[in-house]
Amino acid sequence: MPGRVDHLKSISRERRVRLTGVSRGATRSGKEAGPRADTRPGAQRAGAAVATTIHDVARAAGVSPATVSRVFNGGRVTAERAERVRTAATELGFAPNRVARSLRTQRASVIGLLIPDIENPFFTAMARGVEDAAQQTNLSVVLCNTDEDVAKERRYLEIALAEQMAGVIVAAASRSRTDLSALESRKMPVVAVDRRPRGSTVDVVLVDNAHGAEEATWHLFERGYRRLACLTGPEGASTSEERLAGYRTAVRDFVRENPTETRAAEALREERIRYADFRVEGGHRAMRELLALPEPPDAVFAANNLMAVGALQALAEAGLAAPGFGVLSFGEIPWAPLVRPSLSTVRLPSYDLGFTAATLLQERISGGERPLQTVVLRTELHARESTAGPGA
Amino acid sequence: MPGRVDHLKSISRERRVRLTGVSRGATRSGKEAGPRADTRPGAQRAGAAVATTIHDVARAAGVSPATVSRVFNGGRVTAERAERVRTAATELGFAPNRVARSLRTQRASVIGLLIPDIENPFFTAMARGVEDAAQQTNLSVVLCNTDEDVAKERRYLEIALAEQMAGVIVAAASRSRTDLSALESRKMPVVAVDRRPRGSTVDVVLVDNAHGAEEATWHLFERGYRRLACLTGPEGASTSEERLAGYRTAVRDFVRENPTETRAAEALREERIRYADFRVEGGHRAMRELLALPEPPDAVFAANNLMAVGALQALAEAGLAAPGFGVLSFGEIPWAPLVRPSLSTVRLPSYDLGFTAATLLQERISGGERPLQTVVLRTELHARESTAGPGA
DNA sequence: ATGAAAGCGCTAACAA
DNA sequence: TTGTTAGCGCTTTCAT
Repeated sequence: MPGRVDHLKSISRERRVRLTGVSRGATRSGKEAGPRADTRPGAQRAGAAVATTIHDVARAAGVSPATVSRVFNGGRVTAERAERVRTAATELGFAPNRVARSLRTQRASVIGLLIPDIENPFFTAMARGVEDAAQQTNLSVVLCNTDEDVAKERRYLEIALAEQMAGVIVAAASRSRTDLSALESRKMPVVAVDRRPRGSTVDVVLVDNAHGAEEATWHLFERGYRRLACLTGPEGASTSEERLAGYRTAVRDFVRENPTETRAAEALREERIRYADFRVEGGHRAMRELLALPEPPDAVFAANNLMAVGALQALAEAGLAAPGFGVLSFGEIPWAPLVRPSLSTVRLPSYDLGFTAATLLQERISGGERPLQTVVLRTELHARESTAGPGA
Repeated sequence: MPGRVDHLKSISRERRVRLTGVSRGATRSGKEAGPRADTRPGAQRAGAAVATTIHDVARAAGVSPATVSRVFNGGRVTAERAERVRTAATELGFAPNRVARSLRTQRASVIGLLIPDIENPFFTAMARGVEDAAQQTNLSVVLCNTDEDVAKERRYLEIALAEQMAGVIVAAASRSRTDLSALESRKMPVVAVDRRPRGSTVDVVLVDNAHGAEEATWHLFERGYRRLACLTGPEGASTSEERLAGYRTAVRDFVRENPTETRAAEALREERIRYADFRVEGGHRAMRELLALPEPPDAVFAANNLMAVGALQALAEAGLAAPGFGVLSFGEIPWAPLVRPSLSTVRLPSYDLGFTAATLLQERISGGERPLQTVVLRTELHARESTAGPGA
């Protein structure tokens, strides 16, 4: 039976495919009659991967496919056979096909992480947190960059669903237009992070933006600045609004507690509050507008790191510099200590945001039926030179 | 037959599963005898996704599953039926199960991108390039952060293989220890980027490190610095070695062309060349050592951006500043213009690296049988204030 | 143009 | 403990 011997040794798909009709027919009892139609997938495409299957290993080790499966999944197999299977597997370079496994078990060991801007250090730090947490349960993380684009985000959400991922962590591209309903109706575990998508019932992990902004603004007053301005993000973005709210709260509190500081309240005026786009260029433009006011401010609270960078540029161009002009950034910048003068910042718990989100997600994946949760993490004020005070 | 009517309307897996034995038995001819063993996957796990299948849609639209498949894959179907299928699909919220499709067709529409450090702007820019190129062929990109860790990298490579991804782009965690042979033997399309893994036969896209470093070093001489030092990466890393080689070439050339500059050759001395780890902290330490030399240098060529940042810190601590002390960074820093004095850099073609790699990969995936290719992309010198010259 | 049926590689229920 | 078998959801051939 030379054909059969040849087949026993075959590893590559090319050869197996040609022989399948024979081998399967010979192996499976009760199906001697050839198949009515040949429905095998087409011939091996160029550039496609070729894999050894559980059947190849079984044959090589002289056991059944089920036994091979058990060896790889912690089933009960005698040591001797298990060993034989493992050797055969190594020899043939076998790795279980996760696609088949997922299809069969209806679950995957991959979670998706959707972030709006892969070049923003805030999100990359978050990604590390997610990864570290996921590692503990042997889940792998795949990162998808949605680029603040709701359409791109939708595509990735569809992929997550279609790929049957174990769950998804999403930093929404838009609070109102990000739509998680498809995932929810399919009962895919989801955790929203940094931004709470409107109208969705998922666990959420947030930054305490309002409190952080309040603390930051208060710090500017304490250091002696009196004519504050605020550079916030796009109107409608929750982070923008919350940070602005914190700014306002601090101003109001300061005015109430210091009735003699009559001009402090001007920080609430419309012209002192600029909505920009969370990007360097936007911060730059908005800062220029602030400086062009008849009564320009003496300090600025920038609601994110990139806009703070833009603001610094505008200041430098205008011949102004911190700390004479106070600058405080909401969100760390990696080389903050290098910028001269060094930049005071509100440090966001980006890593912990990711870590917490992944932990929640894993609870959901493993079937925790607890009620929906919202976790809010605190920020940390790092006062550096740029807010040393107008006289410093 | 009320049970059957009920079943026709059923959408959710929970209900279908319970009825499967009946429905399948009734639907499939010649299998009236009940199955010998019930081997259906276990009941719906908590926290797992629930999906509508092609069968649900088929039933709802009154067609066969094959027709539904054809509607979603551009097969020939009459307009009227196609329309019916599409409505039913939308109504049921159907999305094709990619896992099943992959299993059947033996190919996926996802490519993996493995990068060693997601927090390094160089790699994130590269990722964008990959994404933009992939978009053109409707491939999705999933990012895996290997964290410069060969073990982690191996895990992700196994996943790529096991998940039957269409291909992989890998910026190797180690030149010598990264092992692509498993992918190669399975004929999975692979493109290496930024670093050429030893002993693997794959397409490679590289930066012209030697040339860029040579140009940068030459620039330092031209600006009047004479006592150069080099801060390079880990020994054995190809990028480190190539950049160092470029540095050496430039020094030798300069010495040859300027025989009177007797001290320039000292730039080749062992104590002027420091191997660090491509990280901020390593650059910082190495720079301190350089400054502690009996005859310290007057300019430094840092072989990557993070080490340049560390070097700047060390300089500041020592009361030194550019351009009196020349600093040139191989690799852009996002806020380079903000750092005072602004930092001269060699801009790496990171985006194009990714774009090119993805383009090559797609050719391989679609079956291009062309010979192996190595593409080398050029750098660009951006002279700014930090290399204005020792007297500037 | 349409449907029936087989099978991608795996896991799990059951029988032995 | 081991093997047999069905089937996860899809695509694709063949027959109609």
